Formats: sequence, structure tokens, C-alpha cells
Amino acid sequence: MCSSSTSSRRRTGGRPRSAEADAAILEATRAALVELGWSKLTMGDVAGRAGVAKTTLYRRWASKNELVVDAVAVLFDELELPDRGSLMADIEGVVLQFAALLERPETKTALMAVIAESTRDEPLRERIRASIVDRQKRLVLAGRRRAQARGELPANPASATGTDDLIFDVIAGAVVHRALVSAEPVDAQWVQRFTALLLGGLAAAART
Amino acid sequence: MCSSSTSSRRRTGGRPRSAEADAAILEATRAALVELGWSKLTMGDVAGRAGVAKTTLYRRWASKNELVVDAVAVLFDELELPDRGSLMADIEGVVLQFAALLERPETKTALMAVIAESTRDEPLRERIRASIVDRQKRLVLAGRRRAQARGELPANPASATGTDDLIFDVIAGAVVHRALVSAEPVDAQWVQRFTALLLGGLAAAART
Amino acid sequence: MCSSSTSSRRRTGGRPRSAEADAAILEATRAALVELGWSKLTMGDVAGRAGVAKTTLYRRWASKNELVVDAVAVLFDELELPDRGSLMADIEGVVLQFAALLERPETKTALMAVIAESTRDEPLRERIRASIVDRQKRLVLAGRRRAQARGELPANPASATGTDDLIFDVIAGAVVHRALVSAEPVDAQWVQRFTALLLGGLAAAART
Amino acid sequence: MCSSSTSSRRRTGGRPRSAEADAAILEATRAALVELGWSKLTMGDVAGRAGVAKTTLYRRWASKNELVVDAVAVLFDELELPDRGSLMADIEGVVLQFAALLERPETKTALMAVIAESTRDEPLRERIRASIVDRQKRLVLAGRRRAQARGELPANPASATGTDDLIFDVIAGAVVHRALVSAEPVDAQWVQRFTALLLGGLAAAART
DNA sequence: TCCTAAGCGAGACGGTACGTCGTGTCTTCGG
DNA sequence: CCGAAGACACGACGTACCGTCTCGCTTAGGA
Repeated sequence: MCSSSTSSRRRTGGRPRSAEADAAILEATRAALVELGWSKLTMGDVAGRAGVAKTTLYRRWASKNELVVDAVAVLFDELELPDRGSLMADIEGVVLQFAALLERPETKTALMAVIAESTRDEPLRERIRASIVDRQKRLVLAGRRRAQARGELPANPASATGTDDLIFDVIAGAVVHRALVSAEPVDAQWVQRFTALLLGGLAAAART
Repeated sequence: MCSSSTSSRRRTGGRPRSAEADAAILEATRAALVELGWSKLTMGDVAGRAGVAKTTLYRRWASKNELVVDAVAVLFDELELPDRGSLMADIEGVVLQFAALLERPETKTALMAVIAESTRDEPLRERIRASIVDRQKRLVLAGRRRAQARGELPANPASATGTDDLIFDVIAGAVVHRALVSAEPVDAQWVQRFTALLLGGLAAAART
Repeated sequence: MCSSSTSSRRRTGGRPRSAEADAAILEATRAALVELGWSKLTMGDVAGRAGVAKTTLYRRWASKNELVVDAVAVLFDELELPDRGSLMADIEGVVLQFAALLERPETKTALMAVIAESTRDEPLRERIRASIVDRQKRLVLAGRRRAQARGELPANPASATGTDDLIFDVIAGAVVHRALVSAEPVDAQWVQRFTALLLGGLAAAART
Repeated sequence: MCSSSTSSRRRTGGRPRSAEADAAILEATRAALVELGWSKLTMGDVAGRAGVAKTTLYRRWASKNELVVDAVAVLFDELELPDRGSLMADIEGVVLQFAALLERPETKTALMAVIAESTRDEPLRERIRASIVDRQKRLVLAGRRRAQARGELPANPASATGTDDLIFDVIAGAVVHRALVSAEPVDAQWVQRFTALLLGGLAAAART
């Protein structure tokens, strides 16, 4: 995830990069996002908070965008899928978790911004996919397998990947849209109605 | 839409504002979005393209964000819901239209950017809601009414508004997520699978 | 002298440049030279002292070098050649004046620095010549004419210009070298010995 | 000359400093001066040219200024005073030599720069005096003695030192001023006129 | 012969200044 | 009173050097 992850290519000479600096910078970035939001966040400010020179930031991250992606990505790893006993409860749980994550000011302001930038920046898009998007899909995969184990969904291997991607876009897209575009609360009632809709769709698909 | 919409408050004396200027500025803004994207777009550049002084821009829009919202909003009004004979066909049609709209560089880069800004800017959020979000919901409303007229959906007035909002978030969210976050094509196959899922959900909801 | 001296080319529109700003900047530059010397002087610091934005400096002067030349040039205009009754007294007077000028920290540190830069910067060399060097030669010219009027020097028009230039280089060069390179005081004794040497040379030249 | 001249204080153990490195660094410094001039010369660049680490430079010289003084000083040692048979010819010879030295880009750009710095840096002034200025005076001393031996100048010991210093400032100052400040060529004609003036002054002084 | 203190390359680091750019305000003039 | 032209204060940008620091490796003298 970190830009210095090229572990193999460690040159012999020279002072090694400070490992603590990385952590301090990412933490400072999150703090700055909370206080200032995306558009007011500056590299100089982040450097100051981290007790680090601006040069050090630029030595490790090519741009503000990449820095923010790395700083925020770790928050998405906090999402889990505890077994709540039924597919419905599992979906409701993950949706609420995801909504709570999107309520945090650092994610709320950063996520859409970096996605906006990624429309013009292929490397950034790749980084987002690797750091955030693909890591989320594991939740859908896990949920589906658990539901199949329970017998709630048929063990139908046909185009499981395509379906997983679809489910992922529907869940994540709906929650993001509700929270950020419609700008209305993702409360229990909305989650229940959404889950019901989704389960109905899955059941209908299973019957075919 | 336009900031000069304060039609009543027209000062008596003096030269009136040029109406052509407004159109030229919005057109120039869209052109700049296509060429430069959101983050490289500058007010000075837009003014130059429009053959207008920077002062004139600031006299009419308070910020770059509001200008871009106005410039892009009109594109969303192009969306229509021609009667294709069935709910399924109507949904597929509007999803494809929406996906095509999101493929245009000016919307792709601008939409997420202004939404990101809106998380820290209440007036901007309100402007987005009024100019873009609420205007889209008419499509959901129209589609539901047409389906009810066809008998495809029950004429159930119970919390229709809430359901409409949910459907809106699911459709718009899924398409935006697929197109911009997952960054994968919204092709016919995906649209069919998505529509099938949604219709299944709606049918299940209707049975309750 | 000022960069905005292109009086003829005054465009119609637009806010005119502030005249006070020019004076404040040059004054601030001299103050910074006194406090910090040439190598520690920064454009940002000058801007701060002048109560002006850094941009304004760069809008008017292409480089630190040119700014300093303009700031210091005016000091050289203070040199005068009051009639002291004899060529010897006139020379001693102007040498002491020049030495006093070179004792001021702003000239001491700036003069050699811009000359050093001018060895690699033709426009700067031209600016120095126009702003400083050529303006000094008037003193030699005036002194020679006055001495000729007194009968101390023959009214010999033969290559007067070449001789004036030579005298100028000898006087200015010797004083600068004594003050800055040898770094020893230009006191009354030295001035007397130098003047005697120069007068002897002039008298010898007159006899040929 | 070299900063490592602290010959007495040689610690017992440890690897001695490379002698070739010193030569390579000074050579690289001169090359960089020729190519880049004073203000564009950087320590990193010099290190690169010399095939040496930046650390090695700083271990031996405290600053860019001192390094440049050392690099340039050796060039001034090339000046000689071959016996040309008369005082006039000796002066003309040394002036032409000095002018040729000042034509070299490395001296032209470096000399004035370090002198400018020395106005604010006492140790640097001392180093310049020891490395460059005082070593030049030997030429004046030698020329005077030779002229006295020839009988061209009286063997007058009265304040010989003061006169030597004056002559030194007049010669060196006039040439430097002509070459760098007036920025005009030190050609044969100028040298002859200057020499005639100086000889006249010396002859007049001898008569007193 | 080994030990050991220093030299050395490489290069990351905290700083500081650079010169440019964009924002949003202002001041002038002409229509 | 509008609008163009453009100067202005402000502040962030990303780069370049500075001079210092940590590394791990080399190298010569003294034990």
C-alpha cells in the first residue's frame, strides 16, 4: 500500500527511509482531512502536522491524490462481516458499517474527490482499485459463501464473479449515493427497505 | 438555475446584464471541463474562452463549484423516459441513457468533484440537490406511474415517496459506482442483469 | 530606471500600477540589504517589508539582480562634485565621497554581487552600465572641464573620451579595490597619496 | 591553502583522507564555474563531477565560498613577472597577464562573487587575503625592486610598503574595473595609456 | 595479523527560498 | 451602471539546494 512497498528493490547504500515517518504522515493526512476537508488540505500542512519536511512527502508520494488514497484506504480495511445468522442480517450489518464509515469526515470528503480525480488519471484509478475497491469485494464474496453454506442461496457457480461484482456495485453504490449525493441519512429504516429489495432480487434470480 | 434568477430584484438604472454572456460562459465551462477536467479548470481560463472578463464570472457565480454545477446541470435535463412498452425496457433504457451521460468527460469529471466539495459546503449541496438530484427523481416517478398504469406494479400508495427515493438511490448509485468507482463498462449485459435484479426485488416487495 | 518606465506603452484598460509600491519596494530592498546582505536577501522578505505581494515584485522586476541594481542605483546619484577650488581638492573630495558610499552596507554587499552576476547575464550588464556606470562618468567629465577652465589641464581635445574612461577606471577601480578587495580603510592619507599619484600622471601626460 | 592543513592535529587511527580527491574536487569546481558560473554552481554538482560524495566536500570545506576561493586561488599563482628590460615593459606585461586571467570565465565569475560574500564574512575575507590578495602583492614588490636595481626608481625606503599597497590597488583596481565593471576590453592601447599615466605619477612622486 | 577509528558512497532528512499559478477583490477607463 | 482589462494580496504549488544525518562498506595504521 505504501509507496515504498517495493521491498525487493532495496539499494545497498544510503540512509533508509524512516518507517515512523510513513505512519505519522498518513495519520496527519487523516487529521487534516477531518479538520479541513479535501480541497483545503495542503501538502505543507500535512508535513507540518507530521513533523516532517514537505520534501519527504513528495519523495514518497507523487501527488496529494495518492497520499490521500493511502491515508484513507486503511480505514476501509476496518470493515468486517461478522456472522449474524442470516443473509438479511449480514447485509444489514455490512450496510450499516459502510454507512458509518462514510459518515466519518475524512472518508466522506476524500472518497468522492479522489474518484473525481481518477477519471483523468489512470495510475490513480489503478491505485484506488487496488487499495480500496478490490479489497471491499471480499465482503461480498464472504457473504455469498456464507449464505450458500447456510442454504440461503443455491451453490450455483454460474458466473458467480459477475454476480458478485453486480451485488457490490448495487450495495456500495446505493449507500454512497444515499449518503453523499442524496445527502440523506442511511438509517435503520432505509437499510431494511434496501435489504428487502436486494434479497427479493437475489431470490428471484435464484429461481431462474 | 442561473444565479441571476433574482428576476424581481431588477435595479432601475444602468446597463442590464448580457444574456448571451451567460450562455457563452456555461458553454465555455463545459468545453474547459472536457479538455482539462475539474482540477485543471480555472476561472481565468473559462473567462478567456467565453471572451469575458473574470470579473463578470464572479459577478454572477460565487465560486467555481457553483459555476460548474450550473454548467453541468443542463446536461442532466436531457435524460428522458420514452415509453418502451414494459417496465423492464423502461429501466434498461434509462440506465443506458444515464450511463451514456456519465461517459461524457464533462460529467464524469465534474459530478464527483462537486459532490466531494458539497460534503463541506451546505449551499453547494442545496444547489446540487435543486439543480440535479431532484430533477432526476422525476424519471423514477414517471416510470413507476407508467408501470402502475400498465398493471406491472400495484397501485399501492403506501410510502411511495420513500420507495421512489430508494429506487432512485439504487439505480443511480449502482450505475455511478459501476462507471466511476469500479471503472468498468456499463454494457448491455450488466444492464440486463441489474434490471433483472431490480425487477425481482420490486416484485417481491409487491407481494408483501 | 524603473522597469515600468516604458511610459509610451500605456494600455487603455486595467488598473494602473501603484507608484507608491515601487518606492516602498526599493526602500525595503535597501533595508534588507543592510540587515541581511546580498546572499541572505530573499524576494519574499523584501515583499514582506514593503507590504506587497511577492507576485508584485516579479511583475516589475525579472530577477533579484535587477531589483537590487535599481534599488542601489539611486544611491550613486547622490554623488556630486562641488567646486573645491583646485583639481587636487576636487579629486580628493569625490574619492572620499565615493569611499563613504562604499562603506554603506547596502552598497558594499550589493555592488560586487551584481557585478559578479553580470558576467553571465548580458541584460544585467547593460542595466548596470545604464543605471550606475555611465552616470558616474559625468563626474569625471565635469572635473576635467572644470580643471581645463581653471587652466590646470590643457584644453586638449585629443581623445578626451578615452582619457576620461581611463581616469574613471583608475579612480573608481582603485577605491573599490582598496575598500573591498584589500579591505583596508580609504582614509585621508591614502586619498592624498592616491591623488598625488594621479595628478602626477595627468601632468606628465599633459607635457607630451 | 587546503582546509586539511591542520597538519599537527592528526588523530592516530583511521583512514587518511584521499589526496587525489582534493585535486579532483578543485578541478571539478573550476569546470563547474566555467560551465555554470558562480550562482548556478552547486555543491551536489561539484561532487558529481568529482566522482565524490557531497559529504566529502563538507568534510573538507565549510562552505561553497571557501571551496571556490581555494579552487580559484591557484590560478592567480600563475602570474609571473618576467624581466622585460624596463619598468614600463614590466608593468605592461603584468597588466596584460592579469587581464588575460580575468578573461577566463572561472575567475571572472568567481572573483567578484566571493569578494561580495566576504563583505559579510570575516573568515572568508581573511582566506581571500591570504590565498589571493597578499600573494599578488609580491609582483608589485618584485617590480619595484627590479626598477630600483635598474635605477628607474630611487632607492627610497620611506613608506615603501604604503606605496606598494597603493600601486597594487591602482593597478589591480583599474584592470578589474575596466574588465568587469566598465566591461570593456583591456587591449594594448588601454594598457599603454594606463601605464604611461602610472609611470608619470611614479616619476612625479620620485621628484618630491 | 587483526583491530579499529576514520574515510567514504549513497541517499534520506528538516529546512528555506524559489518562481509560478490560481483565487477572489480592487481599481481604472470606456461605452 | 456594466463590462474589459489587469494589478493586487494571498497562499499553495512542486522543485532545487542547503547542510546534516544515518547507513554499510572500505582502508590504512598501530597493536
